[in-house]
Amino acid sequence: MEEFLKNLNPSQREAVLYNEGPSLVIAGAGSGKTRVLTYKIAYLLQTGYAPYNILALTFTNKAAREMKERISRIVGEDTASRLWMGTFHSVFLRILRTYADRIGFDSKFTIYDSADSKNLIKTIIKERSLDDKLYKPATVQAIISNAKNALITPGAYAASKELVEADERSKKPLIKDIYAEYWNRCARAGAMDFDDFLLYTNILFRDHPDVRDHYSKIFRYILVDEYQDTNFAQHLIVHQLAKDHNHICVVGDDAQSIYSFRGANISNILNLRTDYPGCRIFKLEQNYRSTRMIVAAANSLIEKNKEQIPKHIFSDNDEGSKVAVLSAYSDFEEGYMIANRIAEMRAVSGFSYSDFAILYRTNAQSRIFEEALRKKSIPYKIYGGLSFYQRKEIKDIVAYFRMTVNPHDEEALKRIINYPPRGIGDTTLRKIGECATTHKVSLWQVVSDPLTYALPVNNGTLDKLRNFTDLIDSFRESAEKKNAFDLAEQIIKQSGIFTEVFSNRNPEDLSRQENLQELMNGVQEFCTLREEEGNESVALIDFLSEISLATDQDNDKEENSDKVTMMTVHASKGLEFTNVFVVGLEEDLFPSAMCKSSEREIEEERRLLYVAITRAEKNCILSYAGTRYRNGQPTAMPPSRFLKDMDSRYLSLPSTFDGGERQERLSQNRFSSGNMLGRVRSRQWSEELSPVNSGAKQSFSSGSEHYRPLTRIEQAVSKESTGTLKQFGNLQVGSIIRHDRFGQGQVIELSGEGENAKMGVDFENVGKKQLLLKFAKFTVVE
DNA sequence: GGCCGGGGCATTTTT
DNA sequence: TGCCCCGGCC
Repeated sequence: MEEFLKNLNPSQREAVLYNEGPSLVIAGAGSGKTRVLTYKIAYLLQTGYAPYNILALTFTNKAAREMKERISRIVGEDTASRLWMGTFHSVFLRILRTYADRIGFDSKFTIYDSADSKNLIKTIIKERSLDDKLYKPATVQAIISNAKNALITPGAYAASKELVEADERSKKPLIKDIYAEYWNRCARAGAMDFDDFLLYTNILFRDHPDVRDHYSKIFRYILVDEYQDTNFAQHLIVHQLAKDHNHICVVGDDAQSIYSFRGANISNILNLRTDYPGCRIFKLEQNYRSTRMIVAAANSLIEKNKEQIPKHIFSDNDEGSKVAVLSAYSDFEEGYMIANRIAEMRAVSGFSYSDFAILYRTNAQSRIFEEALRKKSIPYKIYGGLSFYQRKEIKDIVAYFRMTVNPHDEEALKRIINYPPRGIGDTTLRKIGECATTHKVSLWQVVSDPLTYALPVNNGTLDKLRNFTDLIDSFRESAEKKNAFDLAEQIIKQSGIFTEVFSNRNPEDLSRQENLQELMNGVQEFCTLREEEGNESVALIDFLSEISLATDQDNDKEENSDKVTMMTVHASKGLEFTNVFVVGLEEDLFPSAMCKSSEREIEEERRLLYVAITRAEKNCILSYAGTRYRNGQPTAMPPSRFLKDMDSRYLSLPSTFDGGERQERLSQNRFSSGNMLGRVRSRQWSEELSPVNSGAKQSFSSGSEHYRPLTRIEQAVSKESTGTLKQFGNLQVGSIIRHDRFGQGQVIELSGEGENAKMGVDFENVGKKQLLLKFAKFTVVE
């Protein structure tokens, strides 16, 4: 252990060694936070704590897994596996299953993922014939989720004047009823959503002090990672468990709090001393990850936030180069610019593709980079998007699994009662739903006993329902005797899914077959692994629990090959890359248009950019585009205010950057057949082209974003042109033009007449393109 | 019940 | 622009 402590700097060591009372470790970006946590756990084990007396909570499976691995290396796998280490959700799911009966649930309750819960909310809204333009399922879902994270039950919600009035003001007075109905329906279905894990844990501890005492005694030392991201429900659970002994250490960085829209409350960390009097604070301020320039640039940005714990993040690494800011004319050009830059940096400096990450604010931005990288044959991987278990065919099969474990599961039943088709259509399903609501029972109760609940259907339908319930019952019987894999196999064969999926040979079915196979492999692997570990629970429910909590980030086992990483800034938290591109630094995108109403939200956006910049080890490059396709419309995008927040001493700004006037200047002297952005007078290209001011050229061709010399005119003419040198207005071969989408380029060919007049242009970043003059939106620069 | 086309709509999202 | 949802049609 002594040796390990040598690997720590003084403040890290202090934080590891202090365990007499509550402590807060403020860990700046790249300051060795995980190292402190792992060493601290190792140290606690050495000082006499048994592994099962230590609870270590993280937010992601990935973080939990990484920490477990690192601890294993110090204290051995055997000891490490006995620690209570996992995500909030996985640890408390385990506890909830154990004590489910205390809160009125069966221990085999279903887990509703967010799609399930959204569906149920949608159903409820429809059943009540409410306007789903006003009661948008996603919005209602968010409101309910926030309520749960603040520990507000439907009863408390309806009783809260504040909440009810807020809903009335937004013309949605019935939210409290939807919430109550949603709550009851989940209960009847024996289902919990993710927020329920935390809410019901709180209810369990509140109503059953013996359970709370039990765990409070088991967890003699509690560690929590990323504390700035905890919401009230999580904060309270931790406090309930820790308040008797106060052996708690929380780690976090208020500057990296970026999940407030999920209920994370930064004051949990800012006011920690209120809940834990005498709490000692340790600050880890040395950044080991990034160059000094990157740290300085990031600091100069985050300084602009008012609400934060004072700290001075510094780096002893190389100075490094300034944070480059690239200006692209359009989103399209931004893509090519960055693809070019990656190719160039790789060629010149010998980086591999995996040394690069492109971080963006919204997933929608990824498409354009995908295209650009693909055209340049640069391999990439995208994080985010649909996970394996969210695919339709997988969800269908999993729904059978869920029904087998818990037949009351409403969302699962709705999915499979007519899949594969067995003649139970929407009408019947609607009747079942109404009947269940009237009698306050689950759909399954109605389906399996239609006579008792007087379900108004004919005898044919009754037979069909009987066949369905018999099928499910047979699975449930097998569930008692079979392990997960054998059971899954039976379900797939007997449900008709196998025949359904494997009867066709078109490409779409082929991919469904592969996915089905993949799922079965997953079950198989799960069983083998568990059995090897000597774990007896290889029941289907354990597999279901595991996959409900799994996310896409977890399955990056596949090909760790050399690829550029693309993800949202949110998803990049906790990761690091040699070279980072943060793209789309424009007003209304980053900061997002939805987050501009209050200074608080702007501060969160600023923290988000801080997180993005501090992912970079060697080079950080920021970019913005002047116009961007948004909702199908080309839209003018002024550069982000955050670029001006940063100290320009640490930036290398494009010469065009002056943060405001730029847009104005560009819009002069351009020719456009369409109504671009409403700021340009519409003109036909065939109108006489007016002289172009030369000022614009200077501002475009200089600056650091210039990598590829323009093709020489002579060369272009001899190789590319058809021979006849044409001229349209002042547009001729050799002219430099600026295109709305493709950026700047040189005309290498002109052909056709009138309507069909075309030009070939070699664009700096985008390469060669043929454009119809009739449609092309461009300006002549020279 | 499945397929097509028009209209409405576009954040971030560890579990 | 592209996705999703709904209604109309076969």
